[in-house]
Amino acid sequence: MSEEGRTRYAPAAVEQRWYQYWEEQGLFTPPPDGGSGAPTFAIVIPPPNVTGVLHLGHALNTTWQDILVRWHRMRGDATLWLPGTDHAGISTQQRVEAMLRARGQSKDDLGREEFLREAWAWRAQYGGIILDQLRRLGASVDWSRLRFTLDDGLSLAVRTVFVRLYEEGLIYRGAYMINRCVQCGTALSDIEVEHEDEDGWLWRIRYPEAGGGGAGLEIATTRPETLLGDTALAVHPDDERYQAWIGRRVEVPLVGREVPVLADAFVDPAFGTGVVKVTPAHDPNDYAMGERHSLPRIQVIGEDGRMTAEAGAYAGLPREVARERVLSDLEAAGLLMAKEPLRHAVGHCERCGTVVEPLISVQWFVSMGPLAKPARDAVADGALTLVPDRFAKVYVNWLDNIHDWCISRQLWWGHRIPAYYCGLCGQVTVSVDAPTTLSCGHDARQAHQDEDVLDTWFSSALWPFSTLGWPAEPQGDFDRFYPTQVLSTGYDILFFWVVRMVAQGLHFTGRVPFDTVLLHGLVRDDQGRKMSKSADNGIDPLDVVEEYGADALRLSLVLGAAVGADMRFRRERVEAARHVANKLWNAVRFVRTGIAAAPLVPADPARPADAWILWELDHAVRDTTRALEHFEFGEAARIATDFLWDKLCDWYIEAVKGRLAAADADGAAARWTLYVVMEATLRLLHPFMPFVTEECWQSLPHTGPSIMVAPFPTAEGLERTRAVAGHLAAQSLIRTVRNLRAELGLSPAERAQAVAFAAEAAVAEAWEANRAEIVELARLASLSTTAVDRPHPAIAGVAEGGTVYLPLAGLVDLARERERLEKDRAATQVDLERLARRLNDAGFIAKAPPAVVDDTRRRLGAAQERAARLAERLEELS
RNA sequence: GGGCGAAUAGCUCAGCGGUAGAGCACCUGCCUUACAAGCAGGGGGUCACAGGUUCGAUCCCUGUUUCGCCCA
Repeated sequence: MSEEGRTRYAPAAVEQRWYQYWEEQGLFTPPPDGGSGAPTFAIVIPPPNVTGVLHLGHALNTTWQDILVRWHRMRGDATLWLPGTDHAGISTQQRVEAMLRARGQSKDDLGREEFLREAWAWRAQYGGIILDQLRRLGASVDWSRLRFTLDDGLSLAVRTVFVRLYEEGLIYRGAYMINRCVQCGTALSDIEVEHEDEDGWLWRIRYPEAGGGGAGLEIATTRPETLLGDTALAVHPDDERYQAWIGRRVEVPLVGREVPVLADAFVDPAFGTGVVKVTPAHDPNDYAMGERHSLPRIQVIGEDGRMTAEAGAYAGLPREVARERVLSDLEAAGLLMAKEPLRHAVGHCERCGTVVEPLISVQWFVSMGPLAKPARDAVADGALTLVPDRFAKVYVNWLDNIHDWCISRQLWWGHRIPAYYCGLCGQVTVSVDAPTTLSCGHDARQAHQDEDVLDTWFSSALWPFSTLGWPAEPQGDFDRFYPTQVLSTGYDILFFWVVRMVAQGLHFTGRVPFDTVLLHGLVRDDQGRKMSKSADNGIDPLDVVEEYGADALRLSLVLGAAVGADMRFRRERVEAARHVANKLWNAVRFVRTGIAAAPLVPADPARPADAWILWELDHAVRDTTRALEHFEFGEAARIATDFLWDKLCDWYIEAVKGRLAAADADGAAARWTLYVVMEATLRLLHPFMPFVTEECWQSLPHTGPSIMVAPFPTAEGLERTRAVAGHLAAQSLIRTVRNLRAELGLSPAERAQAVAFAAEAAVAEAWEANRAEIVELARLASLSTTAVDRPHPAIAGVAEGGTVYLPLAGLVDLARERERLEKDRAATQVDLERLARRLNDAGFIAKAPPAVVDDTRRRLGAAQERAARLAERLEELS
């Protein structure tokens, strides 16, 4: 079968072809700034990890952005959607290390320089996979502006920001409590630690009183191995049980060190025994307590997760083994008093899942307080809008409780920290480029650069302006497109990314980097579970694209996702969305042949049906646009696709069929109206379903290179004219007849002779004006609107504005009809009573808006009219 | 412990002051030549529970229950 004649839309055959065409035509690139005054619309893509592969979350987010971008482009805005990838420090480095391991090498064998060469080679080979996947979704990003966080320009931005923050005193280096992943071998920031409730144990351990007196104190802990580093015990100052102990000293078991018993309000008297051990070097809370009481810090666990020399006999043991050893030694010493199961939160490395080790380490930090304040206020003052707005509270609350940000990572892949240490005196010099002079005055050739790199999020935070040329080229894209309009991302990286972008954007450019942040939820599997490698329930979007087409995937995601809420992915939804593409394709197929019957020339609407479909289209355009303006993508898509299916296909195409071939003015009007509406519908749907709409649009008469740059339809605010109302009345009559036909079991071939009685002249006129459509769509042999006598025997139905009779001797089942009418009457009665009750309520008349009162009156009138005619017909039947 | 969200048809979900909706599933009849990935018709819901505000509540407020998420 030829492609033209196929009844099924085959996406695979068209998608890649059109994407290539769009790209070749340069349609993704905004026109050069010719001073046209066109507003700009810019979005920077949340850069996926170079190590990443596309998942459904990306697909959803990409679809949202593409809808916005295509919509704005069609509206004539100078539209830029800037793509790129993130170097993803830890995960890329691990990928490269794994590759080396497979070759029997390690990164230390290679050395830093050689390792980085390997990493760049890896990136060149695999780092573009996810970008190609974006193409498959139809993402209309400007590939000519593709960025990577390690590009020269972006790296310059990173160094510039680092140096300036350092000079402003907002970046500092020092030894503080940080989270260390012993598996990844690097420090992590607080938010890279995921706390999960786990089943563990609470051990009770006795600390003998120093000097051998009394029984000592019993403490409760979940981490017995850290007792080797204990430098105090603590109780709540008001805890009566332990008043006598405050200020006395106890002996740390196994190590024999004497430590004080402190009073500190942080201690929860209800937890365990009410006595806690204090290990300032290995617990954030204990660290804080140590600060308050000037306790020494003894590091017993090293950066590799093994016990240090300070751990004495346990030195060198992995921390897990040390725990077991400590417990058995305590047991042997008779100091392990009890153990009870306890569910408690344990911090894990977000990247690899290993239990993180809090320890004290010399790292670089960003002092967040001064940066956080403006970012917080931007949302509080409304300069930045979060959608949905409930996230504003989460955002503000997080910034109100901000902690300093540990930004150094013990990795090689990333932006190396632009800090240089003097080989002679150790003093640090921070500099954008390798320093020629050192702050200490020693010879610059003596300097060596800090070995660490920056947290990947440090560079991501600059993304909206570093990608646009800041700081080297302030006059180009940066000047034209910054600040951007929208940022769309998942709520799961609100803190990691969005907050930091706002803070850095405000600090370095003085403006919020985007006006609106759209936050989408997680795409879960069909049972509501998170998709993950371990559960093996991940769905590859590309598999879905292959099977159903990119448009179907996009539409299903858009229809299924409310802003900020998680959604479940279900294949049936994709299938339903594919049906929409197919419906569209077939409708266009029909239009194409229909308008080919005679020359296509502009013509005014001739029949009520023409006026009606133009009116419906106008509404659909208005409502779709309004929904898009409010970022209600699902609602927008629903309105547009419902128009296509329920109005254009189910009614208008059916109504217009008989007129298309005619050579007269009516035929011309039919062809023109059908074409105009179909073509506008394609443009209306294009942001949602770019491929099928392009394929269809190109097959119809059109001007311009692509639907991508054809104007988005605009609503004209058409009036509900008499012709429109008349066609709606005709539709009601058609539905009523169809009802009767279904009840009688008439086949489409069996045409009935209908006799309709209008309640008023206007309705009869409307029916007459729509006679041809009524006869065809209700499959009648004839229609009389002027009869005086009611036919008998006949079956009757009540439509809006009148009653219709089908005189079908032999088929009429009076009992059944009576039953139906009685049911209808009962329902109408309920309606009627409710409306009457409302109108009899003085409060309603006085307080409800007049339009609502009027509408209620109108509905009551209609219900009364209907009830009267039902009664009339029931009377006839009795 | 603090905060947030969800609860609507058999299933998955929209709607969110003024006539309860969709898709899928189900029932009936149709290959009516754009589309059977379709057409026409139909059944199915005390909108979690209890109060309150309002002329009017699925929608707003309060509380309860269940489920989920974030933070500590």
